[in-house]
Amino acid sequence: MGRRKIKMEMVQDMNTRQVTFSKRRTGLFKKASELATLCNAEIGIVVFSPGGKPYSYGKPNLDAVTERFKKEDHDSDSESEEEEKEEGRCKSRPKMKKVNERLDCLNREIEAEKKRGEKSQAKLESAGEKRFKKPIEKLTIDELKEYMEKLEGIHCRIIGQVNEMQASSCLVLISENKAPNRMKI
Amino acid sequence: MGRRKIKMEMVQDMNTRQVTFSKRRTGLFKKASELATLCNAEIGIVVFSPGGKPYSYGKPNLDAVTERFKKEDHDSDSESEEEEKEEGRCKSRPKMKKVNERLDCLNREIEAEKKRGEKSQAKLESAGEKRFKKPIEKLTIDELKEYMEKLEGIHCRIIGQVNEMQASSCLVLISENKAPNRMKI
DNA sequence: AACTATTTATAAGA
DNA sequence: TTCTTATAAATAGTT
Repeated sequence: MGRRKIKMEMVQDMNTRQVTFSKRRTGLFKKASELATLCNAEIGIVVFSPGGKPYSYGKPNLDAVTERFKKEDHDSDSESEEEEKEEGRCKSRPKMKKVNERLDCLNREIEAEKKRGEKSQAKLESAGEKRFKKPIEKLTIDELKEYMEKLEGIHCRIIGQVNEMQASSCLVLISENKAPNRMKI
Repeated sequence: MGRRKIKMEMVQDMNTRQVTFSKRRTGLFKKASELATLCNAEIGIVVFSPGGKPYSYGKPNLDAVTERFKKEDHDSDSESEEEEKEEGRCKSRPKMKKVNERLDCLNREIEAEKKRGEKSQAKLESAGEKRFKKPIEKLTIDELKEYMEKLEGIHCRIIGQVNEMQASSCLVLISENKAPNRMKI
């Protein structure tokens, strides 16, 4: 998958191994994310780097998935067993601890922001559509006004968003140097 | 990665969704296997199909990985005085392990938002430049000023929005001893 | 299940 | 570490 094909064995050079781990862990988590999104599936991953550092990915969150797995999997290796050529046997019964509420809160918040951001982007593109189809000098005053109205709408909505975030999130308070109202065009 | 690019949203057709799940789960587990082999890493995955069936992968096995993860995570909620020695990772503080758990998931969301935000910014800046370089005969000075103000306003708000979102993730980023990357204005 | 046209991931290199 | 880029690998739509 790169400049050359590599042998499927432990990378010898420590540095290269670390780089490979980093890149591939990112790729793996992305794949997991896509699987979860495309198929509306729940998924949890735990992985230890060669240096022993723990990383994890979970959707909707690690605890929810592992708890569900623990509950449903009253033993048996139904078909949760994926035979791997080189390693990995799959037993079950992961027992994870309770949910960290603060982080779940953060997670929900990010999710919400993501959705709002998508909306915002869609609206922006919609508003800009007409604007960018014509050279600026060809825009009539009416068209310009219409465009401005759209901008205004987004403008208000964004202000509402910011206020909402400031009011709702204790996390925002933690970050002291927040977005100043700088502007530049 | 196929004949066509697909939108990253839940596949609507149930049949197709199941097929996609099957193909991608296989791919995911293969990636996990390669990561484990190449980097001598331990890894565990649990996933539920859209139909609710559990699948798992683990190296050396799920229990070993989850137990290790659980163990290292054991004192995250207590007031243990043990200091973490992991370099480059967060120091011992209550719930920090949990913070680490969500790092990658959250960072992915933030990164996505950041990119969207940059796109918006680029568009707006582009609009602003064009606006300045080309005369608009049909507009009065007052209308021009108003237009500019709207443009500047939304530009500023959007940048602010992105920074707010990043601010929300500040706690998480800090836990990794990283400074949050704020959008350049 | 297989088959490919394409899209993605990523090994090296910068 | 972050970004390119040439190439290997995964996979969406088909058969």
